[in-house]
Amino acid sequence: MARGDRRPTLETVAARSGVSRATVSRVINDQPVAPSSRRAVERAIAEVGYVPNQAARSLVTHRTGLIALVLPESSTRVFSDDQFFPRLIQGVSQELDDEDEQLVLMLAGSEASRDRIERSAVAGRVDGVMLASLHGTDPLSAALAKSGIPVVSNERVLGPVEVPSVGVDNRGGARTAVEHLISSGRRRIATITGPQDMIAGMDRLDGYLDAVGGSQEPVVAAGDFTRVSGEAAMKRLLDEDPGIDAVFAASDLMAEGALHVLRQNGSRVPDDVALVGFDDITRARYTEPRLTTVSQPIDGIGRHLASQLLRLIAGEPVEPAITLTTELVVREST
Amino acid sequence: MARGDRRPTLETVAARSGVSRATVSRVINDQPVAPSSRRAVERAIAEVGYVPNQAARSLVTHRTGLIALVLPESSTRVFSDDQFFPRLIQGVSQELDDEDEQLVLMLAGSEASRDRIERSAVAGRVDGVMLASLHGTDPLSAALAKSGIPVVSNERVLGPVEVPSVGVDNRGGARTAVEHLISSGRRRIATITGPQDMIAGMDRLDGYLDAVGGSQEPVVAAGDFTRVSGEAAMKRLLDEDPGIDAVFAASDLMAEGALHVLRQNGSRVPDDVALVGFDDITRARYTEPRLTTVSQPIDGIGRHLASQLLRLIAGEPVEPAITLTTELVVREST
DNA sequence: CTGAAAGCGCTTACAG
DNA sequence: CTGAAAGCGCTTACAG
Repeated sequence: MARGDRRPTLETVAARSGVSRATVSRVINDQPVAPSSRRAVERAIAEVGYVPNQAARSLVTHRTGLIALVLPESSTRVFSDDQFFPRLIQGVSQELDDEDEQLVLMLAGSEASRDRIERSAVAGRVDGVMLASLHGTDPLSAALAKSGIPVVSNERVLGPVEVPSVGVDNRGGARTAVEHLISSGRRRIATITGPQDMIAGMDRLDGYLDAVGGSQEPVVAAGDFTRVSGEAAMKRLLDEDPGIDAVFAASDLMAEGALHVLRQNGSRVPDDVALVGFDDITRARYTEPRLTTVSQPIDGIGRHLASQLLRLIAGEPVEPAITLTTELVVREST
Repeated sequence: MARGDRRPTLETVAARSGVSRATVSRVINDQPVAPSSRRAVERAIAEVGYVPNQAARSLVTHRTGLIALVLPESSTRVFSDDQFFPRLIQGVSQELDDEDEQLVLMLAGSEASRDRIERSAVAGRVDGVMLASLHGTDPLSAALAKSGIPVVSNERVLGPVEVPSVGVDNRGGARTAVEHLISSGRRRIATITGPQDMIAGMDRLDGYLDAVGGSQEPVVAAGDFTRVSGEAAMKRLLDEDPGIDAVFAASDLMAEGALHVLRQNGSRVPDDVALVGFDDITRARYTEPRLTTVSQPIDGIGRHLASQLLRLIAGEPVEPAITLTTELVVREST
């Protein structure tokens, strides 16, 4: 940077290269400019180390170059060793990498931070918002949608507002998993559910119910996707119904918790009890025995979320809902 | 929002409440205003749903209310199931929660994204930057420091620039871990190292070397903190030196990988080989056997990083380096 | 292709 | 306590 305290501005560059500020601006924004002017401006920019002031730019363009991924979760789950969020972010990043948009992650655990984020978005601090892992009829989606800022969500949004969404076939995946248990001869299949205020939790339970259908009474224990909830649920199942010969857990983490309890209980997996998870986190290949699970393309969700949002920001039409497919990965636990 | 397409501005509120824009501004910024004016303004704000335009604000205040946490990592590690980053973020969030600053996470995996982030920061898009998990003499720290934007880093920064840092006593923690192995009778102790271009990797190796000292020849296998590198390193150790009776892995993930290989090899832990990790990730309590490890206060690092940066932004003096202590947690693997 | 000028929506001395 | 006015640093019609 040249001497002096102040950062150089358009004015600095214009003076130094002998053109008007408008011409400098055109060079920066890749608009038609005479080659000689362009060269002079580019040299001046390099010499003084000019970087455009983003606030000034945003003020007139109404664009910030920032896209927010908002996770309305208490830190408990975002920061559990669930791999959902990291993989989602990875997918989003891939899609954004070629764009001129910078991904910005915002955590909305507390009420205060939710307010702050809502105001941030409405204040035009970001060009658009991706919502992930909504619970129930989260007011955030409605508030943002109403404000007119582009919003997309993973999983369909409960409530009155229309927000374009990207999800996976939770119900079909769960059904396939349980059908696999049935077809391998299991007759007393329990499920450990995810939270029933989330689409993923609700749909995976529905898939289980679809599959067991008339063949047996449903055996259901509630969980919340975390490992500890899986442990607690498995203990309850063992107490209440020792005849269980298979468990479908709605997340791999819960399956891992269940596995832990089964081992302590002296039950062999899969000999005594078969076990299927959902997610296919990395660690599913490292449990003993390795976990059969329903693989979902989390990075694909991220990519689609980002591309849908970019379209929305560009004013292009988007599909109201995209559903990606899941795949049963059979390993050793069934 | 009132009818019309445009979002309301200060002007809108001023007109509606019968005061000047300056007075509205003062109300918004909690400056002295006559109670009656304040009431009128607040009512008008509520009625029209006014939210200040952040870009306009930043342009004059030179503050954005955004603080960046920059992770100069390929997604490989940030998104491994290492728990370092999530816990760091958690700590940072705690500290920032009461401030009027919004945390924004930026991933600098690719060269392109590093450039974008550097320009973002310099363009004044954020008030300050926290750097985490630097490798080698990362040019990003120098570039940011030179630009004059407030920067802090976790672990001390290699290279010519002075960046205030917050780290843990990696060396002391590693030394304690290995001394624990020695004092429990182990005589042939190997280490699986972290990357040697990172402070944490280098210092933990030094701690190991401190402890084994003259009592035995060092037995060193290189890793990079990931589980797969731990597996590979353990295989090499087993091949080259079957007499090993203990391993200090510089991360829990590598310890987990090592454990996997030891089990496949038929080695009992801790009977045949004792194993210590570093980090104390949640999962260290779920391995079979549960893992003895060096616990480090990752959320504490996050909190201190944030508070140091806030001081820097406020123009207050900060300590050049803060070092937090670690603690050996003895479980079943030793 | 280029420049002068207006304007984006705020904050902040400066007077009063 | 309050208002008129300048200014933050850009972009963008509008003329030429």
